[in-house]
Amino acid sequence: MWGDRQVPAELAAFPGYLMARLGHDAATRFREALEPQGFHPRDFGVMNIVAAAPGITQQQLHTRTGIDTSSMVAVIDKLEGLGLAERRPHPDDRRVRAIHLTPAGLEALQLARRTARELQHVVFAALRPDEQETLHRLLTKLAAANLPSGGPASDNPRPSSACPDPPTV
Amino acid sequence: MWGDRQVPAELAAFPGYLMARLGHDAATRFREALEPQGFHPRDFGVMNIVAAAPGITQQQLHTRTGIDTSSMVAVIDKLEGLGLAERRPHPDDRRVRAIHLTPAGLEALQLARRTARELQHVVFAALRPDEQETLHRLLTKLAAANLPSGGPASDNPRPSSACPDPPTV
DNA sequence: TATTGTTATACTCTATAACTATA
DNA sequence: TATAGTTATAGAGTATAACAATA
Repeated sequence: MWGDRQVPAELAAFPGYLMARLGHDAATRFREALEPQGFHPRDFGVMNIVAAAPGITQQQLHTRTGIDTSSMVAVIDKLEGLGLAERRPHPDDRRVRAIHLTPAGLEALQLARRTARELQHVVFAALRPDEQETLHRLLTKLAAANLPSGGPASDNPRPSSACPDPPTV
Repeated sequence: MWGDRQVPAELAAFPGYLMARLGHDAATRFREALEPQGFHPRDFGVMNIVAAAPGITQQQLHTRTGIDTSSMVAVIDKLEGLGLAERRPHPDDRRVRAIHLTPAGLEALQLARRTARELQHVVFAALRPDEQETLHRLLTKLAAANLPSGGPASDNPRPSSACPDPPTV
């Protein structure tokens, strides 16, 4: 929406505008940083969730991510085509595919997470460490109040712990 | 991109993700708040800039906003159709149209600004006043470092001051 | 020959609807 | 009859390319 255009001084006075601009900028840079690895941010989000809940179904992924079921097909197709994820038959319901990450998928996920951490290091470099902490705290507070914050388990297939590399930054 | 879905706990640890989500949320709510007045956020941005620089050309608006010239035609068409803006012949170059807000346009802009201020009151309500101030300061600092911050006059046709209602929040 | 504004077209992204196979 | 996954189609939004008038 905004290209890499100037911030009109008339609008910079609106913190909501600044947040939208900065958020869009962060998302764009993340998308570009992930591109060499062949990933879309959407793939990254899905892989994170699958890693935390192996065997999750596409329907549940749809619920968790908001990605349309028809689009989810394409995401899983892509990951499966790259050998990073696989559809396994569901033991109880032959309509359902249980999604799992392959070892290669976990490895790719860890690499992508490192990319994400490194990018954030750059994006927030202008702030001192204590300022970064403050910002994160305020954003978390805002998210808790404004966004439907779901823990990782609202309709979790199993309370797994197969996430070997929790994002720490 | 994100609908009004839950924030996956695995991603909430990334401040960049939080910022993108919150920014998108703020932009969506602003778009919805502006809808009853018949405006798109794009219209709001253009009107703000025109108010600050009456007589600006569509090319310059394109440079300032990043909105494609072909899309800009539609924006000005719409504002002109609503009687909020007008294309005036440029004194020096007959190819150029000088864009101005009509009195009705200024009035509509002030109403939209009030809507923006009221929305921000809601969006940031979870933060104490001092926290809001801190957040704005940090966002401003980030914007200065990460975004090509342009004052209102980079290729300004005239250093006007026809902005009767500077956004103070 | 280059530029402003305009129009028409193409492209990208996503949602909608329809289909199958199961339940 | 309802649901999981898939496929095909349509829609919104935006950029691209061609055009006319003017410089």
